[in-house]
Amino acid sequence: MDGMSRKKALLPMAGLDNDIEDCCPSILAAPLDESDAAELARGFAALADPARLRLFSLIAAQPEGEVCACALVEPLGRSQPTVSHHLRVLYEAGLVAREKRGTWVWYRPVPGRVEALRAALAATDAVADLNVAVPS
Amino acid sequence: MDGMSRKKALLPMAGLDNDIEDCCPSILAAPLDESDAAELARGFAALADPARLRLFSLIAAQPEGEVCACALVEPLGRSQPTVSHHLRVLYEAGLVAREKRGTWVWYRPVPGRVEALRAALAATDAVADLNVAVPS
DNA sequence: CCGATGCATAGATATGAGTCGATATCATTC
DNA sequence: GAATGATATCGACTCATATCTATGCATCGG
Repeated sequence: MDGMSRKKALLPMAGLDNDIEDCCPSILAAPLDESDAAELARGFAALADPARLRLFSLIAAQPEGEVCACALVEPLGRSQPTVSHHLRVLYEAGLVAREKRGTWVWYRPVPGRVEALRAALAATDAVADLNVAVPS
Repeated sequence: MDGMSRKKALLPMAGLDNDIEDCCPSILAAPLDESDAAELARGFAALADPARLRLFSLIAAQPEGEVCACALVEPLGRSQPTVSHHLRVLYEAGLVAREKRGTWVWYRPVPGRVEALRAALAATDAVADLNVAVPS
C-alpha cells in the first residue's frame, strides 16, 4: 500500500515523525501538555501488550525485512482473528506498514515510528546528567 | 506487584552503565519470549496513559530532581486519589522512586528503568541498517 | 491530646481492551 | 462461476483500568 514512504510513512496517526529534533516531545525534558501526552500514550499503548511486542519483534526479526501475516499466527500461539487484531493496532499506531500482495498481506516495521517513541524516552545530555546526579 | 521475579532483575537504579546489549531485551533484535514480552509490556503499559506521562514528565522536569506529591495534583488537573493511583502505577513499574519525609512523599525518576525501556526500542547498528535499508 | 493536613486505600462505576468463534471479503485456482 | 484459502470484521464475553467520592492513617502544630 505505500511502497515509497520509507522514512515518513503517511499512516494513520502520524504526526510524531518529522525530524526527530523538533517533532518528538521527550517525557524527560519538560512537562508535556495534554495533547503531546495523549499522542505519546497512544504509541506506548500499542507496545503495552505482550502479544503485540512479540508480534512486532517477530516482524522486525525477519531477515527479508518483511513477513507474511500467515507466518505469524502459529508462532504467536493465538487465534488468527486475534493476530489480525493486534496487527491492526500496530498498523494504526504507525509501528508497522502493510502491503497486500495477492492473497497475502506483508508486514514490515516502520523504524521512524519506533525511533520517535524511543526519542521520547531520551533525555538531553544535560537532563540525563541532572537525573543521574541524584543518587539519593 | 510481583516485585522482581525476573532473571535479570531490572532493579531500580540498575543497568545504567551496563552494555545495552546484554542488559535489556530489544524488540528489534530477535523475537521475544513470553516472559521478556510480559516484562516489557508492563513497563510500556505504565507509560500508556496521558495522565501518567504528564505526571512523569512533571517529576522528571524538577530542577531539584524530586518533587512532593502535593505539587502534582493541581498541575495534573485530577483528583488527589487519582494522582495517587497513577503515582503508584509508576512506582510499581519501577519508573519512579518515592521517599516519605514527614508528612510529604517525594518522588523522583529512576533513570535506569527509563533507559531499559528505551533500550528495548533501540536496534543494534546492524539491525538498524537492515531495517532502514529495505528500500526494495 | 486535637484538629488540620498530606497521602493512601476502598468502593462504585463507566469505559476500554484482549480473546475467540462465526462470518464476511477478496484473490487465486480449477 | 464455484471452490479454496488468507485476512479482516463482527458480536459477545471477560477482565482490566481510569476516575470519582468517601474514608482511613499517619504526621505535624498547637
